[in-house]
Amino acid sequence: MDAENRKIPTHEVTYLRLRDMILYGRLEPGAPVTIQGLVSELDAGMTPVREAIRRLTAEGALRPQGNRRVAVPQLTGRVLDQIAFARLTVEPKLAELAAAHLSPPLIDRLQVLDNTVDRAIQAGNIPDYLEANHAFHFALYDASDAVVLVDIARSLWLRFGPSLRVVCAHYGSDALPDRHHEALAAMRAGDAGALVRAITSDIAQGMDQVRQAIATGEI
Amino acid sequence: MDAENRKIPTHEVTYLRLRDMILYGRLEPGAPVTIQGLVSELDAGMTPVREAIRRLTAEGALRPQGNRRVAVPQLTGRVLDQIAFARLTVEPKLAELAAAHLSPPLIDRLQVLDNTVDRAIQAGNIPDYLEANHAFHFALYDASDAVVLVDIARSLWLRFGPSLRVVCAHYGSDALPDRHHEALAAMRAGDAGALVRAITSDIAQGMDQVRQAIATGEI
DNA sequence: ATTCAAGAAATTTGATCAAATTATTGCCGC
DNA sequence: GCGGCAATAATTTGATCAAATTTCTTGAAT
Repeated sequence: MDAENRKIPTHEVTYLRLRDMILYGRLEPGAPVTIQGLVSELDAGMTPVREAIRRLTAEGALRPQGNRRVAVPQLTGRVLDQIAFARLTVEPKLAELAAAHLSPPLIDRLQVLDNTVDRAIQAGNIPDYLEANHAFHFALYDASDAVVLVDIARSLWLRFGPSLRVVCAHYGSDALPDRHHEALAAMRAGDAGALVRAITSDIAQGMDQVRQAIATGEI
Repeated sequence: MDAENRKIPTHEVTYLRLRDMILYGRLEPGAPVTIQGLVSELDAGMTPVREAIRRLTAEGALRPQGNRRVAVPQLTGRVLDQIAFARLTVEPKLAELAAAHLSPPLIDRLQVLDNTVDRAIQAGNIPDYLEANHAFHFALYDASDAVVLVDIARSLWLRFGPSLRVVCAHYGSDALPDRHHEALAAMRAGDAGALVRAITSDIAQGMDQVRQAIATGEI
């Protein structure tokens, strides 16, 4: 039964599952993450769960609480400013690098992903929106072939994932940032500068949304 | 015997030890890192070693090789460019943020660290240089109180640590970047702009050194 | 007879689990 | 409140299994 499962080790699968739980906000900020809890929830052994937790802690997705426990971090204004600063330098750069490698089939794939984003927004389906939005951005970034910067971007997304989910739940999915149409138009036109500007706006908008939620104490 | 050691869990100690081995170039680029090897070398159990490896892999300090093994990554020009780009945005920003929190005692401590750097350079002691240089930069960065950006900087340093060691071994310690005097003068003068420029030069110089070594095939 | 290659055995290394140990938390009686 | 006891959870070890690599063997072709 584990014919194909045997290719991917349990600790990797466990990591991916826990990572998605954080990334798509199925764990809210402040939620404690216990080893034993995950052992029974994901029914994996203790070692794979431990490794997944360590990896995500190293990526900033989880925070050690001093007393050997870890929890999903709560975003503060200070932390958000740092995330925004880093995103606004790294991700536009990734878009610029990706622009040099864009092919019609890739643009089509991005279009499909963005259609999913639109549908999720219209349906008010937040989990789907978060997943599709993430997929859109990283499909683009992966084309940059800049692994180091993509790693940094991934880590940053993990840091605001849980809070973004909360923000969406409060404000609904209407006011969500979506400069993807602009971005796609720029890609089709082969205009790297316009692509960079679209991505930059998208990020700035998203970060502002979270910033306001923090300022008004909603998170 | 482990009376005070018991406060810090083994997996944490193991992580720090392995991290320093990478950071200060005691493992050279391309070197394989085996679990069992570390179990006997660091004499820790298998689980702590596994966790240390996972954490460092997540930080980009180690690279999975497809076949369940990990190794110290070999720097390529492409990767170095990304590291340089990220360092040149993150670390000057950290210096700028730190400038607002600089106190005379901290500046004195930085001076002491830089003296150690100078002594190591004059003595041609590369391991000491690497350690003191790292300590100088991160004592400054830590003052920024910007944990997210410091995490990113740490990860970047881990990525070039092993190669920097090789470069130093080739070129000797004379041509090593050291704009620390400028930086310290700027701190004493309370000139944040000058501090940022000094740190920027220091980084640019260091990255260029490594870039040349890669270009001439020395790494 | 020598060389080379394919395949099998042995060795090394990684993955996973279960049990024993140790720390932390929270409750209960004082 | 305070101190200790029970419950919960994290840490660590060692054993066992699985995968990958290396070494050894064997047999066919030259």
